[in-house]
Amino acid sequence: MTKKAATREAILQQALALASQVGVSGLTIGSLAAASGLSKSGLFAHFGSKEALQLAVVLAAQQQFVVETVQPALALPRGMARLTALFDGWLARMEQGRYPGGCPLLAAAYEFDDQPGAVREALVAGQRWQRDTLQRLLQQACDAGELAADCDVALLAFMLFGLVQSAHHDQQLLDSADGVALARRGFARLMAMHQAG
Amino acid sequence: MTKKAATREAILQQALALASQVGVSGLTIGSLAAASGLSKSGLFAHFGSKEALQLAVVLAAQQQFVVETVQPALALPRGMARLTALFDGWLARMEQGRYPGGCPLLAAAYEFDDQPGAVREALVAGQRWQRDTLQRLLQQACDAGELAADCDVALLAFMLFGLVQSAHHDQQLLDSADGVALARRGFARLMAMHQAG
DNA sequence: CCTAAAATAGAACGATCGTGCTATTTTGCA
DNA sequence: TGCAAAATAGCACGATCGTTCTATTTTAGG
Repeated sequence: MTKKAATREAILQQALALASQVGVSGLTIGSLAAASGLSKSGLFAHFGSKEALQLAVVLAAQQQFVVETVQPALALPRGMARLTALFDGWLARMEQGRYPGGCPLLAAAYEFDDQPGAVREALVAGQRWQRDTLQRLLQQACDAGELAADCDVALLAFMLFGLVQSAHHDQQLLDSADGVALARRGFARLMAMHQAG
Repeated sequence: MTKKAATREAILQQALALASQVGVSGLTIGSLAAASGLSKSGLFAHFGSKEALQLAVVLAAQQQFVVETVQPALALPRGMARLTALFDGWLARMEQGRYPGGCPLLAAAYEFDDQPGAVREALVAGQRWQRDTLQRLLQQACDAGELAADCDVALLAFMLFGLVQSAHHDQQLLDSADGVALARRGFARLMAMHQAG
């Protein structure tokens, strides 16, 4: 009973590494089986269909992001401390190459934006939650008096997400480590621009 | 002699529409042949290999972007007029759904960032050129006295590209037309923030 | 330790992939 | 208008895709 869950977990870790390089839709039962040391059918039995595997991979990536980046930030007090921790953690995760081929979720957003189904729905739900979280943390910083009370938290969340995407793009495609540094400067500038008082 | 070029062009148009939905690496000789009304081998003969086809698709997308968006902006005088035209045209192109499934080049950047080869190199070159162009237009606005002389044009170009990516993400994955509007507000705010004087 | 059940392997399926090869059609020029 | 040349179709190939089936191994509980 516990064996199945352990194997499944090991498969998903391999799948995340693989998907970060070839994409979630580029995942193949055969290649994933080889990477996991299982037979095709042995691996397949764990998921039942390719779509179920893709969904499991997406959910695993989302959970990892929440556990490794969001939850540590939530441990800090509300306001700029928490917001900064989330944004810095996000960039740090990218900077240290958490996945060999870039964020599987950002890539999957491009792969599945035109493919209706459970995978797309999971990505949409995850993105909405992520954006809402970002916006909520910004609002808390406003409420704490650390950001201007009238600042546009929806726009700021939108722009911060843009900084992350731009950093990811620079790092993965242009092989430029400057992307993360630019994102940090952008964050600092946006925050300074909306400082309270 | 002219037939070959015409057919090739028609194929590439079909390929761009298809690639915007399934990605450049999701393109298939068979499906593209069916969409173009050609046989597999008939289509194949135009390119010689799948990689050559992918490369041709990327180059065609880049050329379209330059012709349809960059060149019209370059027709305007240097400074904010030209910069605004470029950014607005970029967003307008996205808003009106220039490609049915989103920008093939943004998607391709995620697909090929870990796949060495000619396609990736073309994408890198195109992105560098695009970023340099954006930065040059920003610098011209500074030189014209319309933006602060000391403003960080590299950071601004980085952030503007982030706005575009965020808008694309919101529109394609979240089906939210607000993304483009947010990007416009972000642009206005960034420009106001760096106004000269 | 033995055994029922769970987990995995092996083989095979139809389909589709990219890519050659050879025919057949279509084109543009004498 | 006829003919070489160009463009396209048809077919076949090995490989790999997702998936199903049955056999074999491994596990956990009595």
